[in-house]
Amino acid sequence: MSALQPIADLIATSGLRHRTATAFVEATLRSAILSGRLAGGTPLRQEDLAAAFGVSRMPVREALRQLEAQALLDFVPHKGAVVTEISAADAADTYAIRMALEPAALALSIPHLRDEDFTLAEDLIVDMDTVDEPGRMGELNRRFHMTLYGAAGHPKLIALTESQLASFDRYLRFHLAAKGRAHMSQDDHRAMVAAARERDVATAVDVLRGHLTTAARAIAAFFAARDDQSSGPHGESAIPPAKA
Amino acid sequence: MSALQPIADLIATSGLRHRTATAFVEATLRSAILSGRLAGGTPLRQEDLAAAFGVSRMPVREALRQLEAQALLDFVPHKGAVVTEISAADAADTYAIRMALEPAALALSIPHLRDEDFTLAEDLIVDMDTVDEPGRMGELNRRFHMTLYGAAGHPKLIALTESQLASFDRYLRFHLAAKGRAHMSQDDHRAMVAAARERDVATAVDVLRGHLTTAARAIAAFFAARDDQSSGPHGESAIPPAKA
DNA sequence: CAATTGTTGATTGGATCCAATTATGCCATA
DNA sequence: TATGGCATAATTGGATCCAATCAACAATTG
Repeated sequence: MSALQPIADLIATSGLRHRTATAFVEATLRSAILSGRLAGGTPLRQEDLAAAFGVSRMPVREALRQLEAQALLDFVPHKGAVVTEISAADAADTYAIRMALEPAALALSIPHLRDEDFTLAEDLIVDMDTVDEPGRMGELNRRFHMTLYGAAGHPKLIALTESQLASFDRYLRFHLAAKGRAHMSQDDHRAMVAAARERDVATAVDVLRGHLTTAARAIAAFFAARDDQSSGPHGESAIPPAKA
Repeated sequence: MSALQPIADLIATSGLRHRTATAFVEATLRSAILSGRLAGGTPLRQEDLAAAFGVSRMPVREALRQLEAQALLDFVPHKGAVVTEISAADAADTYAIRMALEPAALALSIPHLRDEDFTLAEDLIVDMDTVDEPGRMGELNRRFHMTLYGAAGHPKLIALTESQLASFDRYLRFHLAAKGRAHMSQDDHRAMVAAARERDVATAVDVLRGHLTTAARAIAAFFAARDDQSSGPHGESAIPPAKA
C-alpha cells in the first residue's frame, strides 16, 4: 500500500471540487496533513501526487509551495516534499503561540460579541458533546474558539489565530487519546462563554489560559508516554489511528 | 516607466543569486514589497516579471504563490497578483499581533540570553544611531529585536515573530517620517537591554509594550494625516518616498 | 572482505506550448 | 451622442517536455 493511499481515499470520498486544480490539491493535502492521515516524515513525490489527483505535476508543485510557506512541508532536494515532523517540543511551541495570540484575540473580541455569537458558541459545545469523531471534533473546536474571537475586528490577528488553531488539529487526537476521549474540557468552554456573556474579560481570559495549559499538559503527557514506549519494539504504535 | 521599474533596479543592483530561480524571485519580490518599493495595489503580471528576471513564467508563478501564502499578494483572475494594500486598520492589526507575540517571546527568551547576545544587541543600537537609511534601518531594528527574542527556544514562535516583524517594515518608514527620523525610541531599546541583563522580565516586557504602543501611535498619527490630505489633490503625496 | 569509484536511475527545477476565460475597445444603432 | 453587443487581445491555469543534480547500487580492486 502506497504511503499516499490516504490521499487516494480522500480524493475519492470528497465530492468537493474547487475552481482551480491547485486549490483542490492544496486543500486536500492540508486536510490530510492536519488530520494526521499523512504522518510526519512522509515524503510526497510530485509525480505520484499528480497521478493520484489526476492532474499534471504543475498544480501539485504550486500547492506544495503554498504548504511549504505554511510550514507544513519541507522541500528536500531529490527526496520530495517531506511532511514536517511533530514532536513534544513542537507541541509546546504551538502552545506558546496559542497562549500568546488567543487571550489577546479574546480580550479584543468580547466587547463586540453579540447574542447570536453566544448562542452559536453554545450550540457548538452541544455538538462537541454529541460528536465523537476526531476529525469533526477538531473542526467544531476550532469553530467554537473562532466564534469567540471573531468579533475582535483585527482580521490578520484572527487569521493568524485560526491558522494556528488549525495546525493544532495535528495534536488534538493526541489530546483526546490522553484524556480518554472523555469530553475535552467542556467545562472550560462553558465557563468561557458564560464569562464572555457577562463581558468579564479578565475571567474569560483566565479560563482560556487554564484551558490551554490543561491541553498542553495532556499532550506533553502523551508524548512522554509515546517516547518511553518508542524505546520498545515499535514507537509508532502509541499514535492513535486517524480514522476517516 | 513601468510599474516594476523598481524591480529592475533591484535585480540590477543586488549581486545576490540564489540556488534556484524561484528563491531568487521570491526574495527579491518580498524585499521590494516589504520595503515599500512596490506600492499596495500594484498588479504584477507574470509575463512582465518573467521578462524582468530573465526567467520563464514558471518560477515566477511559484514565487507568487509563496508570497500569496504570506499574505503579501492577492491573486485576482486576469488582473495579476496585486500587492496587498496597507492601511491604518492594517497597521493596528499588525501591532495587535506584535503586542501579543513579542512580549511572550521576550519573557521566554530573557532567562536564556547570554553575554554575547547583550553585546550584539548593544552594537545594533549603535548601528541604528549611525545608519539613517530606511531600508537598512528596518533590518537593524529587526535584528535587534530578534536578538533579544532568539533564546526563547521555541523556533515556531520565533519564526512567526520574525515574519511579523518583517511585515512591519512596510510601516517603518511611516514611523520614521512621523517621528522626524529622530532616533526611533532608542531609549526604549537601551532600557530593554538593561532590563534583560538584570533578568528583570517584568520591566523588560513593560518597556517593550510601551515601545510598541509608541510606535503604533506614531503610525496611526501618520495615517490620519495622510487620510486628511488624501481628500485634497493627491492622496499619495503624503507617503514618504522609498529610496534605494 | 571491505572500501571506493563509476554508472544508472529517480526526482526535481525550469522552459515552452496549449486552452480557457475575461477585460477591453470598437462599431453599429437607437 | 449614448449605449449595447461583439470581436479581439491579454492574461492566467494547466500540460508536456527537457536539463541538471543527486542518491543508491553494483562492480572492482586493494
